[in-house]
Amino acid sequence: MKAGTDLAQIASLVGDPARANMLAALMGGAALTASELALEAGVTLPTASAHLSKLTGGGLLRMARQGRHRYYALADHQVAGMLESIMGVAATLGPKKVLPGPRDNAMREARICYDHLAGEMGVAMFDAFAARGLLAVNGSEIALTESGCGFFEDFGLDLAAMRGKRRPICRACLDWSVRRSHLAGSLGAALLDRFVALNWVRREKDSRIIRFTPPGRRSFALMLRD
Amino acid sequence: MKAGTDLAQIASLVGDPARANMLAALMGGAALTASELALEAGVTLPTASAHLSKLTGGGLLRMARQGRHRYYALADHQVAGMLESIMGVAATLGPKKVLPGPRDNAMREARICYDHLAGEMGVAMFDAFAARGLLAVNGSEIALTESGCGFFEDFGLDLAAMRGKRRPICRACLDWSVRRSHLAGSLGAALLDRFVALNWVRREKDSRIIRFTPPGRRSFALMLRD
DNA sequence: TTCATAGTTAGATGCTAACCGAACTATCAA
DNA sequence: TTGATAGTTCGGTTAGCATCTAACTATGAA
Repeated sequence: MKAGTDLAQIASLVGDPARANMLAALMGGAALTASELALEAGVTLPTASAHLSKLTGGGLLRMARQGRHRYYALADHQVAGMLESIMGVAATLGPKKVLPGPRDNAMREARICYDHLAGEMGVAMFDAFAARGLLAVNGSEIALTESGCGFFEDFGLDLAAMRGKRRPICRACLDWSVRRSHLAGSLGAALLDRFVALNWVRREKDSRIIRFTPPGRRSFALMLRD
Repeated sequence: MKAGTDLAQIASLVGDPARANMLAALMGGAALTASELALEAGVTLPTASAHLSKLTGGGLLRMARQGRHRYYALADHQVAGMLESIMGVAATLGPKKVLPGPRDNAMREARICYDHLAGEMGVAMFDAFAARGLLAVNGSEIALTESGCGFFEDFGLDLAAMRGKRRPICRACLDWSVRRSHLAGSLGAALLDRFVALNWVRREKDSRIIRFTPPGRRSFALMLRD
């Protein structure tokens, strides 16, 4: 009985269409202002404000003031993971897909999950790193190996900076489309940043879709191979 | 905007206290009748009936008639996993725990997750199997190794029967208390059945808690070791 | 058949919560 | 100061939904 109460409390926060739209928008990883989220949810500012205070009060969001703006973001990875898992259920259950549609396919191939790469490309990357011994995978405990350290530093990542943070460097995140793990944690986030900086990928405006540029796709494949 | 709608639809199903209690009860793995679930949720039969038709209609539950009873169960593992992940968020967010409490600790040590063993003991078992090469773990893709086949058959499991079914033999399931993977799939379910048959463990009445008998605990530790 | 139990359907009720407009506060920019 | 933008708070309205009782259907047992 107690377990059900906790469950309902969190789920009902997500269960309102306006709030769900806000959360879905925040799955893009960027922090958004109250006004932007109001727009996203299709409600007026006062309504959005009420929703946002519920979400922050419930611990799903965190807020940072900046001047006269208030930026909202998902509280942590656990919340992002929960949302992904709900979306996963929704995706398999909603058999309303007459045909998948090109946007759907793009989402399956590569998308942003909070702040790291997910979808088939994300899973492929994770598998390749594991196979090459750059990551030591044991259950869902993942660690950087020595050769992994060298590889990622060569690739231009600042591992020292990551170690300073409280956030774990490596984490596994379960993919709703592929149902396999991909790489999250600060390493996952840094890799995606780097891909963007190298112009390998481009984020589609106002969506979670990530598109590989043609040269980016080649370089990415090369990186996984050798 | 579309993603949010799907999200809200599923989450709102879980977001009602009565329904959440039913789902929590079904996390125990057993199929329950409408009356039992009504009792569990603390509502009258008609109310429960309405909830149950929503849950089945929404794809979270499946129902089987049996004489004049109707047995309800979670639709699949994905739904169970989603519920676990919501519970995980609830557990870390709800800092209302003044002190953990003995029942809480028992849940953390060993509990049933749909139909297999979860909690610290579940994670320990998974790790031990992986370390001994009985399971080949690659990301969240898990396979039985040759030595694993021998081991589990010696332990009294009927692997041939499992292969016949559509359900995957091995699957990883993320643990909300320990945040590590443990073994799900038909192998995970069969192991738990076997533990019960061997009297190593006993399910606590009306809860998800699994208690190891003293000899069971010894035998279990031995099994992990050699 | 007749009775009992399991469950659904229908109808009525009442509460909660989402929503908006209007007024208020806070920050920035002249 | 004055004006503009960002956001919150307040009050009132509305709609949806969970809930119950009562009546109905279906299955099994005597």
